[in-house]
Amino acid sequence: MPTTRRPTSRDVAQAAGVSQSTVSLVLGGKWPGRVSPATAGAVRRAAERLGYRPNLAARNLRLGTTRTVLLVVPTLSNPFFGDVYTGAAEVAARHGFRVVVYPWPDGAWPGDPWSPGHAGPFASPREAIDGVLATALAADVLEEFSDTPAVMLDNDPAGAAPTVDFAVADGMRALVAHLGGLGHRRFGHVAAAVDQWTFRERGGALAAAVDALPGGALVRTTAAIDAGAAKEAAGRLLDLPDRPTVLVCDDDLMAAGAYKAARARGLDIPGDLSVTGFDDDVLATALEPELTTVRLPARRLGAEGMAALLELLDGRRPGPRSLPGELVVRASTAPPPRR
Amino acid sequence: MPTTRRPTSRDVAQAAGVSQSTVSLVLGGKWPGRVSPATAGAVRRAAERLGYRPNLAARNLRLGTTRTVLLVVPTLSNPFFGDVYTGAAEVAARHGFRVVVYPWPDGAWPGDPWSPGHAGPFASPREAIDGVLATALAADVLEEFSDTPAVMLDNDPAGAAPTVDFAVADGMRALVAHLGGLGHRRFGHVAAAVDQWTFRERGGALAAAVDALPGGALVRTTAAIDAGAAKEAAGRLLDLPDRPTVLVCDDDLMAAGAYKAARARGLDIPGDLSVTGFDDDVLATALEPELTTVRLPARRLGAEGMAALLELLDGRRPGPRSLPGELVVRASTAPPPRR
DNA sequence: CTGAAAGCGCTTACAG
DNA sequence: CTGAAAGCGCTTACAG
Repeated sequence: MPTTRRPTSRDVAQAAGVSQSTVSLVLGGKWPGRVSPATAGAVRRAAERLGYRPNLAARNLRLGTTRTVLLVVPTLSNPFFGDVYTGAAEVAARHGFRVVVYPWPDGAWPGDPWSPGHAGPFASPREAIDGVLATALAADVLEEFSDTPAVMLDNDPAGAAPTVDFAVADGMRALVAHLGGLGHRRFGHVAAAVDQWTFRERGGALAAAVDALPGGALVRTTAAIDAGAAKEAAGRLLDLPDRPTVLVCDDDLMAAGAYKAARARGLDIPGDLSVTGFDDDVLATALEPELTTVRLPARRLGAEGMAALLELLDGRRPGPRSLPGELVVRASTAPPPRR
Repeated sequence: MPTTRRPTSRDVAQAAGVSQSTVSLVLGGKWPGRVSPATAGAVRRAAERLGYRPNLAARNLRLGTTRTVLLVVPTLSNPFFGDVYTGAAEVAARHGFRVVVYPWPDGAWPGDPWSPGHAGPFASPREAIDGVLATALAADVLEEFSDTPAVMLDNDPAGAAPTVDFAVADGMRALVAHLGGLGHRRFGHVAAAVDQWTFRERGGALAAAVDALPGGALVRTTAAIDAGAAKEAAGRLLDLPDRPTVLVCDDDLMAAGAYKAARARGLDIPGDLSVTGFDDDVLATALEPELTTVRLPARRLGAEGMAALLELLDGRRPGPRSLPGELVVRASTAPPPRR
């Protein structure tokens, strides 16, 4: 009477008075037409009674698949990537896959696992995996996984791997249209000092859209994705002789920094200065005034990315997908001050 | 010539001109004294050349362990739990374990995977696992995993399972000492409407510490862990005839709500009202003024929790551990206004 | 409709 | 020092 051992399909078979292969057929859902309903029922009851859970290692070994996908993110300290994970893991779970997170350090994000004060780097993922889902990476990183089917998230669609992207350029254009409509002409860009497609794309779209605005002018500064660094960078723009009437920030957290720079100079938001973010994370509604931003559906990015990867693993070739970002107008934008 | 197949230890053996068991010995690090250094070197070179990665499924099947641990969290949209994961996964990786996240919905956190608008719940973790690391749970949830070794994180140390906790009561006492030293006597508690040990503990410690303060008085209100709900709840306290001079909030995000309630009433922080949080997440320094709070080392919680679970799986019985929270004094607290 | 058997890729006694 | 062999728990032809 095995009390300590985890029950196997063999135990279930014995309890149900059938063969192990019958158990496998029934629990695998392949029994109709091959096993009598009565037997199937008995098997299921026995499995339930014993609290049987299939050993995935055995299943995967037999099937020759690991059913494991690696999700490469810069950090999980940012809720954006937590949401990406959640979306990916949901879709994966429905297909019997699991998602292992590999925090790839790129130094650009707060909470980076290789940052100082950190206990030590993750071990490199030396296990065999079926595929890779990689977010927001420098291009060279992908080489590390070059022998594996991969889908890039929020990365250059011109690359070799299939991509699922946000339409960040559209989002930026919608933002400029909103701001232009309010009367803004002098734009400041508080850009993320991160060499990634998504940020290059935002910068390019912003520049083009402001250019297309009659009388539009743009000044630009860069900072790490961090409130303190963004505050300092935004301050440089605000100290300009002909300072911008709106600060467009590459990230909600950077917008929080811009708020602080404005307050330090006695500028009211949005009366004296409009500020916008990007992402729409919890921060956006935690700030005062609430932040006008572009919502990037992070969870959907993870979900669609996993769906694309599953297609790829299935031998199909997923086309590039683009997820719309939604302009969310809140209280941090208003017409520029009269002068 | 297998080009598409993943190389196995058998392929490495063939390439190195040795047997498969020798490869296993060498790559498993058990060769010294059993395999000649020259052979070991040849094996390693062959493995490297072929890009060999061990099949974990086969290894785990053979070893009779899944080397998988389930981390149960309410959400990953909160960076706190992202950090817990990171800490747990680091320690796990060093011991050849992997961590599968199971977002257990309890409805108390923003971004809850079962909240409306969500695509659907995760599949129940039906796979066999070695152990469970469970954070911030209602006690009844643990039953779901009752047949599995488990460590509770930030949960009641009086329970049956080993625990790793924050010394939240100490943290709260340090906070009250700081505030009492500034001269505060009328305290408002913006409490999380969540029935969990950690919040009961905070509430109890706050009440006791204020009680011990000569002339100390405490009013209390509850809200969901959400800026909007906290704003409303804080507002109720601020509209009291004899309103508190400080709002002690159970979470940084709730403190952001308190900021908004104060601003809506024209109250300056910290001139007219002091506000404190709990956690010290990114939000704390993104707010203006920066938030006085109690830092809870989330990553360490995950790391120590995993270490305890590993001990448990090793047959030892880990004692309860408690991680100190650190009072971080920033700009949101000051002496109460003179009246 | 049901069962006996092979085999996925490892680790580890065991034999030489 | 090295190799042949057993067996972990599954899935799936294959035979009855």
